[in-house]
Amino acid sequence: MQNTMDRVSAPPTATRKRASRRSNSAPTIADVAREAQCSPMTVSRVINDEGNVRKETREQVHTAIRKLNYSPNRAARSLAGGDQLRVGLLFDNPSSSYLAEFLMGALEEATRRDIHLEVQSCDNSPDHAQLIAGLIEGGVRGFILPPPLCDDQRVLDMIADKGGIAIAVGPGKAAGSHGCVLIDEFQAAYDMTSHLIGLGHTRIGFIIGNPEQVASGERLDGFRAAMTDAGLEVLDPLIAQGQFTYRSGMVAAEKLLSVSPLPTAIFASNDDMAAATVAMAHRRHLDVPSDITVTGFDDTDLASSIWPELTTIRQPIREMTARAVEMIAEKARSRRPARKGEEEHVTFPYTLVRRNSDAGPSLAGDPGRETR
Amino acid sequence: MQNTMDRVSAPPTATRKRASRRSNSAPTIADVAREAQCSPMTVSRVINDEGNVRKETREQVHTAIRKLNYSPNRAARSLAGGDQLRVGLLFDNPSSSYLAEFLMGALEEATRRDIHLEVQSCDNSPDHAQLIAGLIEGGVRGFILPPPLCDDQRVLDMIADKGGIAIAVGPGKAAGSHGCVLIDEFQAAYDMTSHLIGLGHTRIGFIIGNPEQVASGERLDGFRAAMTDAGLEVLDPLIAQGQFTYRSGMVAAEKLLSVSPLPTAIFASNDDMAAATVAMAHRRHLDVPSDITVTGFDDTDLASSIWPELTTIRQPIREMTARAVEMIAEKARSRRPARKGEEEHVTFPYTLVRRNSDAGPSLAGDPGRETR
DNA sequence: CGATCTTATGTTAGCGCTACCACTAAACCG
DNA sequence: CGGTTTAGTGGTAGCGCTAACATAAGATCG
Repeated sequence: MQNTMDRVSAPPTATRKRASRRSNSAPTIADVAREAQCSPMTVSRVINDEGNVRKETREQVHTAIRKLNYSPNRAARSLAGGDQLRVGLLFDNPSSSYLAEFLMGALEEATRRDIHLEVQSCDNSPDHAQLIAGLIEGGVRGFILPPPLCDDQRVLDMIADKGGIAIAVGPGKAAGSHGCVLIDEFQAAYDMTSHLIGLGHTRIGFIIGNPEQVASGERLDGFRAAMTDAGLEVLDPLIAQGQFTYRSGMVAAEKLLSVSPLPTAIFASNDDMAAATVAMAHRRHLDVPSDITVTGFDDTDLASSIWPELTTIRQPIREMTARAVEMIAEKARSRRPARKGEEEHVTFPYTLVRRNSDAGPSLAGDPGRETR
Repeated sequence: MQNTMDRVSAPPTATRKRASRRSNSAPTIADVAREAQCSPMTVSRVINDEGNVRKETREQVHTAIRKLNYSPNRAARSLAGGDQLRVGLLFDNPSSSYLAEFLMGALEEATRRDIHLEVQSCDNSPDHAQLIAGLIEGGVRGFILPPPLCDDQRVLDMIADKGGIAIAVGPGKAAGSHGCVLIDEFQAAYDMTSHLIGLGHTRIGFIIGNPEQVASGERLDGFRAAMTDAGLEVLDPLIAQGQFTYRSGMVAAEKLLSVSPLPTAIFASNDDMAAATVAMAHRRHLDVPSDITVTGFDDTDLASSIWPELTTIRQPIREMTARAVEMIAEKARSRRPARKGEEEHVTFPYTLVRRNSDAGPSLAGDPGRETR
């Protein structure tokens, strides 16, 4: 590189103040510092919730932040903060509407925190080990696992072994060895069953979900417990095995609707199967809910796009996923390798969403209900 | 471990070279510059496809980039590049599964380009003008509008007036005054109708979508044109008005299934109404597709979660939205205010997805079909 | 009560990139 | 042929933030 220019001859340039490159001048950390009468560094510490800042100082800074309506510039943050955190989102069975919610939560939070999200399907690669190893090798530090992967202890262990951070979202039950975000599946099923019993039903059918997912068992147990606690008998012919798919729901519903006397209510372990049950009931000229009550689980799109709209259990999927991203971010930040057995388990609240597919076992419809 | 070492004995601090803050040293623009024997600035120019770089230089740089497997650091880019582009995503009627796809496309592309996406519902604020004005005031430069907002000429004009960039995604028809990304709704409906005619149907029912959306009219026209071109008569009683909702589909289907003789096929303007039609047919003990063919439009989740899965038209929603973001990014970069009448219109290809809800009018099912 | 440790804060030097100019050499112009 | 334009290229100074160190004041201690 030839440098013909004489360096010595060009002093004036150095002094000339350049026009700021920033047109819309959003407040910066320096503005906040000036306002709070401290150094930018202290502001940074407050923002990142580091220790060693006096309470008063901290409050001054917070006041200044609010006053200026300051929000930190993500680009600058991740540039200065060194490497960008990369998180893998592995999924196995793209049950699309669940996945969509799931992705939205993850993407939202990832965007907010400037985390790079790597979405990966492992549908057709049976060798999960290799895929995960490759990703970790390539710099991915954390993994978010939706069902059914979240129930796969092997996958979870493998990630931990290789030094990655795994968070299971929506597993049936919290396992001790890793972080997870879930709802109380058992209790939710218990509540739904109690709701049906409260409406006056006693002959209640149940459609089990895919037996490979832990949640299926939890939901079944919740159903059983509620029935037993109410002094009702759980009749074997009123329990049918499904697979969480619409089609399996039709088969299961067909079975339940052939029992005599008919159940007055059917609680399907997810919305797809509940929708199938509604369709099957209609085919048999049974009105829902006046002839038979049908309820679902998950509150996917489907639940509110069919008629009657399904009474179901809603999980705050988006919030749960966002939380999972947050957990990974926190763990990755504090590099400590997380002592065994103290992994965080976050339980989110679910909601029983009452729509139009349930009623008492009498033939009279129940008018005053929420249509959402 | 207490530090008994005398501080004074340390060498002059200023000279001590600090350890690099970067642990994993991905190649930077400087590395490329060294490799290509030019200045970082020139590399930057090549990356950003600016003019004024000799062909040979450009190629050297490209070679170096490939050799080092360099990819620019987005954070640094947007930090140095001044203001971050902000794009608003306005929606009015959150038909969730469409919206989910839509968001994924937008978020993906926005993440890639480090654009800040502001998602806003205008459901309950009838005063769009004020909302938009506020956003533009607040620094939002571009807007992406899904249906049905994309058909609202007032909204589009308003954005343009205030100096914003509006891109309509999926409007019924391209309007001259603004950029848009769409499919050929007319042709898609024409193709689907031709497909049905090709199967041997002649008495084909049609369910119109929400009359406020331009796409509804286009789809109807496509249907009509295909029928006419095939020498078939479009019978008034075989056309029913719907609203794009499941419930409206049931009403419309009920009407069409009361006509005698029955239509042998029903083409609903979207999947929700098609699903409702299937349900209604089942209720009347008509099998789909052996007794009656039903097809939809949009290929939402619903289409493949019910049974039989719907034959329908798929729009590449995600790609379309991503493209919209891209268009805004390009327009915002080249600050020229876009001469009237030369706005870009991008037409994406659609696909007729054949599943299990269609067959010939004969009673025999058609075996060899894609199940996806 | 000087030596050390702790706590609260400030200073400095970048992170990787691009805007803005400076500069050279060649082309162009009247 | 001096002056002006026009590629093509390089240097410099940040963008807004934080890691790493430096420093000042108290707390602790033998």
